[in-house]
Amino acid sequence: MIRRETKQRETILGILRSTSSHPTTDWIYDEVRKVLPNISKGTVYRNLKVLCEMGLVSELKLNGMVSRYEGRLDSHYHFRCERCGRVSDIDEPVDKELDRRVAVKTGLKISYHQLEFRGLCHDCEAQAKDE
Amino acid sequence: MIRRETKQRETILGILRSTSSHPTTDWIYDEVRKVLPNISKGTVYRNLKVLCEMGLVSELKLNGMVSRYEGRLDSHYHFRCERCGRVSDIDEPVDKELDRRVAVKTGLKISYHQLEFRGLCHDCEAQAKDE
DNA sequence: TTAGGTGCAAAACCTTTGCCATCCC
DNA sequence: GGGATGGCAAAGGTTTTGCACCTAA
Repeated sequence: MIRRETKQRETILGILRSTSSHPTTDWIYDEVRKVLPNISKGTVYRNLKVLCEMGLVSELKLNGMVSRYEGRLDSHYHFRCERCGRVSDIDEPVDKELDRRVAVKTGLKISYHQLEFRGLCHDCEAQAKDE
Repeated sequence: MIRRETKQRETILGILRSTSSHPTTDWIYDEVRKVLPNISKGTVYRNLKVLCEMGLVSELKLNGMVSRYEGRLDSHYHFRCERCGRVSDIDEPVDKELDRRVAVKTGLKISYHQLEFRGLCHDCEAQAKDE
């Protein structure tokens, strides 16, 4: 299937590339509407799916509530605040050797691993102290 | 709030402790009904939530779609087949040192990390070859 | 006795889909 | 022109919730 360039798709991609947050579909929808007020939610969902297939954005699938997306493509780890749910990138080298080791040990075909740290972000920790 | 012991809650906990699979709510519901045919799905959801709060079971969330639960409580890694969605435990020591290192580097309060390997399970790999 | 728990059904949520008009190549 | 895409709304699937009735402690 040949993919077309539409302003809806371009806008969504642009938004994802311009933020380092890891937005939910809802947040993306609100942002796109500032530029294209008539866009529908279905279109946002469809395009996020397509952009994932095209390998232009990635979806965070580890243990969250709703899906979150990001424009960054290289493999890296995340941190999720258990209180506010915010997600941020962690600058720590990805241990590819771990995949190989576990693949050998288990005989499973492992293509990658996803890792998420859990705890309290700076804001929430400060807030927790006040209570 | 004082938690009571009800046969519904006991049964659900028993089922989770007796399996090493990582069942979905639906599967659990089907199993409980073999013992308590009149149990409702709402009760299963409510009790899984309560058991999580009590720290007796833990929840593995898949992408906002279906939750999976397990009775095992010690920290460990998982493998998820990208084709059939099955989840299994991985017998590899959890790197607690990683949490400390990243906490120091980032200043974040990290309590633990979750790690999931992705790839193809034995069955699905065999099937993939046939196609 | 009484606060917590259950069943039932409706509501709430997130996501997908069918249909037809529209737009890109 | 013709297939890909968009907008709209309805449907789908999972989870939560309100309410009246139970039941463990």
